[in-house]
Amino acid sequence: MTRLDRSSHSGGGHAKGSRPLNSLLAGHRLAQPPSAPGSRASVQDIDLIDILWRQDIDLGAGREIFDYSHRQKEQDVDKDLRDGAEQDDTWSGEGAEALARNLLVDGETGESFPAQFPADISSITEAVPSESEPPGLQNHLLSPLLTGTESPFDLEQQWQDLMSIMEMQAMEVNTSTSEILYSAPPGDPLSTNYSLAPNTPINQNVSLHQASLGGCSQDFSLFSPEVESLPVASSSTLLPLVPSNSTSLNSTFGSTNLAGLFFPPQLNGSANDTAGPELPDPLGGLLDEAMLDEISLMDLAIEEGFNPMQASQLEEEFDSDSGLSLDSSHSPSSLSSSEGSSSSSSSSSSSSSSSSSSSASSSASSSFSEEGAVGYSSDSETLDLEEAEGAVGYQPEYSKFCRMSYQDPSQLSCLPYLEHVGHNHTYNMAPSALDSADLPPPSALKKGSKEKQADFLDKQMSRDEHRARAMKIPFTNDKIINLPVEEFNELLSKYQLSEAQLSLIRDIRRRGKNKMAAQNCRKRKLDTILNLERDVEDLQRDKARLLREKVEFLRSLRQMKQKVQSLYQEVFGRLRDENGRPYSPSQYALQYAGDGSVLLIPRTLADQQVRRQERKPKDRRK
DNA sequence: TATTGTTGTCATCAA
DNA sequence: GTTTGATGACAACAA
Repeated sequence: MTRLDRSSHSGGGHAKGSRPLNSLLAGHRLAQPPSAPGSRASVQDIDLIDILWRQDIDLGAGREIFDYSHRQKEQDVDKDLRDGAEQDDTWSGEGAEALARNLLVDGETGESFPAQFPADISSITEAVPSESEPPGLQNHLLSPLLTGTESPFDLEQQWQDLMSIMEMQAMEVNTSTSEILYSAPPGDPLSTNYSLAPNTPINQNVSLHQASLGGCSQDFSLFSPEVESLPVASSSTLLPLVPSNSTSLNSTFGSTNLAGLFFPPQLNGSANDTAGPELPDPLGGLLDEAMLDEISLMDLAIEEGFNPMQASQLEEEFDSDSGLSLDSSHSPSSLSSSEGSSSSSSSSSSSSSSSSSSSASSSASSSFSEEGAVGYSSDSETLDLEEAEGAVGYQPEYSKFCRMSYQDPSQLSCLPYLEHVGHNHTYNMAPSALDSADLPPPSALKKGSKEKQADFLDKQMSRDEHRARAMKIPFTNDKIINLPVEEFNELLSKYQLSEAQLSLIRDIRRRGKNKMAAQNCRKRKLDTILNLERDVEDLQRDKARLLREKVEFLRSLRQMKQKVQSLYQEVFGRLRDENGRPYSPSQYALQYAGDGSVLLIPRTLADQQVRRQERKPKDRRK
């Protein structure tokens, strides 16, 4: 008995209406543009969407409707509908903006690896030409070695990046110790990738004196100014890979001059000139670790739900998924925007309502209160008309008239309390619910039975309406609830009301306001949830983008390492000892010095250094 | 019939 | 002290 009006009013109508609302919002299907009001016979999604649109749109007019001083300024329903269309445009604009933002992200990942490293390719290129060579000639070294596979720009870029990496490593070695070289945080993609350097022997204190370059290689100054300051291990047999004073890189690496580039090494080890054609690959470890990194990345991606094989498609997936995500992401924004617009628009005109309600509440709450005020329109079907008719008893015909005409602006204009009803600012009443609830079935209309209408409207009344009717409250619940305090008290003073009536009126007012507050609270909570969902989607999108960038980084690094390997083999294969014989890959290895130079050192020494470098990260890990 | 979503209501707190 | 808004909790109802 506690819920007399459940089935007729709140339970039926609202429940039907609110379900689509939540399902639409939660299901991210709010992309439907507003359309004409749907059929009242069945609850179609399109109709619900339409009404939902209108509900959000209509937030612009709300509580101020109850302000008598501002009623003349009220906009008609058509204006609201136009605003609705504008709201739709706003929504679309936001969606387009989000799309553009996503697309921009896509564009960013096209070439994302750090291409702006200092374009210093002094490591090897300085080792080959004389220091007087103009920098532009450095490219000549690359061109014969790295042709065909990629565009010159990419190759040069990768070379620059690679050399920058090496130089960074060398700088770290020079400045502190080699331990610092691997001290980068593991999370850093660059440092993670570049920390593969342990396999790259960096020999800053090993001189190269067992190999020589023809003509000019004795002079370290030709190699690099820093080389002169390098501490030279007296016992080591090192051969500086000093560039000749040739005037071009092509001549430096040319087949004719290459034999004369190096002095014959005074190798104390047993050179195995009969070594296989395959050159030692000090960079093989780099490649392997790059592969491992990529594999680990893939593992990570798989663990985290991102398929690295599809990493490049993640953004597109997100964008394509934006069909849903955009909806969802825009739902809150649209709500917010509508609220913001409504609050802003109402804040200027809603002073009527009451100083307490309009001034004390924040913009958000004011918007909600407006909506809530309208949302309470379920109780507002009985209006001043009723009071004009004597107001003691409910007049079903008038109520019916009000219900039927709530969307007719012309009729609303003469019914101040109907205006907001006509605006249909209901928070949770679906169109079909409104239609079916507020409009008697056609059959009932045809029958024209006042009893049936009375029964129908009686079912539509809320519990408090029934109570008020039973207690013969001389004014509408809508007034009781929505009048400002002063006007409310003034209204009470006009009538001789019993204590029970006054108590009921206060309860009706309290419950009505609380009902609106609850609706606003729930809507706000829903908005908050949707905003959080949008934030999560944004973060997931960023994560996918970063993952894709990481994959791109690794791919570029792998390519660069492959280039370096080929270049290494190319350079090493062209080295000749004093007798014009090639160096044995099993006995010698090229090593990048800290200053960017390249040294030819015995492989045993190189292996020792490699092992030493490998031990240090492990020790650090311990 | 159980579950889930919606709505109204109450109690409470804060401004 | 009163009014009002916000919110958690609960119950009723509908799908």
